[in-house]
Order: sequence, then C-alpha cells, then structure tokens
Amino acid sequence: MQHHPTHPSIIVPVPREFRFAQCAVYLNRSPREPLHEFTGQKIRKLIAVAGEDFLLEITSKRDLHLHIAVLNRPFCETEKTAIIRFVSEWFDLATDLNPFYTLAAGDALLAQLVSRYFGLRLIRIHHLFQALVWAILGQQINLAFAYTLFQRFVHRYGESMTFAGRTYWHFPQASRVASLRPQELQALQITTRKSEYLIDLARRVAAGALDKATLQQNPGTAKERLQQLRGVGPWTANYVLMRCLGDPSAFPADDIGLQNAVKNQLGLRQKPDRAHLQILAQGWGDWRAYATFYLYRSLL
DNA sequence: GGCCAGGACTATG
DNA sequence: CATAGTCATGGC
Repeated sequence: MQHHPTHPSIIVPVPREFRFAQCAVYLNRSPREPLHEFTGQKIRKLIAVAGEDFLLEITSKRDLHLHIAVLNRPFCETEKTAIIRFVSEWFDLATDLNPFYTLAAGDALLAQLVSRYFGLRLIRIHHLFQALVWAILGQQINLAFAYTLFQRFVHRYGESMTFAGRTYWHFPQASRVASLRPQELQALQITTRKSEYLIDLARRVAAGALDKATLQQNPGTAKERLQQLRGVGPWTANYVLMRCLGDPSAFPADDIGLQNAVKNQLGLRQKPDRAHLQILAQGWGDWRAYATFYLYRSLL
C-alpha cells in the first residue's frame, strides 16, 4: 500500500444534535486522564491503525463538522477511513438523538438534562479490555482515585510515543498484562482481588477467548457471558455494554453515581435503590444508556 | 476524623 | 432470594 499525503485535515460531518463543547466537558473531567489531552479547544489522542501510530488532533468549527488533523505522519485513504471510523465511534456520531430528545421531553427526570446538555454524545471506549479494566478499577472507590489507578496502570504497562516534547499513551496490551503477577499490580495500590481479575481477563483477551466482535455479534448473550467472568457483576457488565459494546438499553442500576444523580435531580432525601431506578427507567427502552450518560454528566 | 466511593465475592439463613 | 461480612484506600 502506497502512502501519499492527502489533506492535513480530515473533515467529518456531524449530526445536528452534536455539541463539541458538551462532549469536551465529559472528556475533560479529570486531570489524570492518560489517554487523551486537551490543548485549548482541541483534543489530542493517539490511536493505532494496522500497527502504526496516528496522533490525532480533533476540534470542531461551530459544531458543523469535526476536524481531524493527523500530527505525526501522512496517511493513505485506507488509514483515513479507519481514522474516521474510530472518531465516529468515539463520539457515537451514528446515533440519531431525536427520538431520545422526544422521549425525554415527556419525562420528568430527563427533560431538564437533555435541554441543558443538548448535543452531548455517549463517549465510547473502543477497546474491550480497556473498558473492562476501567470498570473494574472503578468498582467501589471514588472516581478521582479510580483515575489515579488507571493513570498508573497506563503509564506502567502502556506503550507511548513522543511528539513535540509531549508524551502520548496507548492503553496497555492484554498480552502484556497477561504475564504479570498480582503482586506487581498491587504495588500500584490496586487491590489483591482486582489484580487477579485484571490478569485473568488479560489472559482471556490475549488468548482470543474474549473479544468485542464476538460479544457484539451475539447481543442476546453478551451480558451473561460478561457476568461469567470473575470480577464482572451486574454493574460492570452493564457499564461495558453501555460504553464499549454500544448496547443502547444497557443500564447500570447498581451505580452509586447514577443513584446520586437521580437523587439530586428529583430532590430525594436518600438515594434510590436499583429497584427504584428500574421503575424510573421502565419507559426509556433503548435510550437507557443515553439517559444514564446524561445523568452522569449532571454530576460534573 | 468519619463517612463515602460509578461493586463483587463468599458465606450464611 | 435476601442479608451480612470482606476487600482496601483515597477523597473530601
């Protein structure tokens, strides 16, 4: 395949229901996020296409398009297509939000949120292993500490590239994590139990026994297959379905953050339990994942 | 300093 | 199926 430089910038059309600034608030919520970086209104992210590094710089002009500059190298048409596919998935550009907004307008809990955060997309996690690690690290600890652990994990076991004096990271390969001992992860202050879970999952992913495509091709059994994994319960399974596998009906009803968000929105005295959330979400159908993401956004 | 944090596992009624 | 104890440490 021959490489011939095309435009320095790739233009990706976006739906009318898209606001870059709303997505940016979510993406910019932690200073310890290791997998992308903000420079003003631009996001930089390192991705791999067919084993090659592409450092993307993404921004938007008046929410009409996304502009993607590839900073570190030229790209061919095939690579350009892969880059567009990645970014479209990241910002969930293929989903038409109009049905969600119509539904939300008649829902006491959602109406304000969709008005306030109009154009927010469900930010996706491309790699299954990354989604699982992020979810498991986040179990039962506050989000700030989860980011600390996640950053340590990425910086310790991920590969990186340097551009213009700054370092950009890939999420660690499963094969790298598969060969670790729990002791090594414990040194990062990951609990013994979680360390065992992560290594076990890494082995399955590295062996090809656990992969995104297979789960997506069998949407009816994906949740139960995820929950058969050690360390993956109802919350983690739903979280991965929502953030990685693109299941619009995924709903992590056990989520403390989600419960707090609902409590705040409805002015409840105490947090609703999972049963209460299931009742509230009964009419949300295939928009439960989006409702969850908008409720998450209300916590920032 | 005490309570909480974007849970899951295991053991026990 | 429902409840209780355990993990395990930072954040606020």
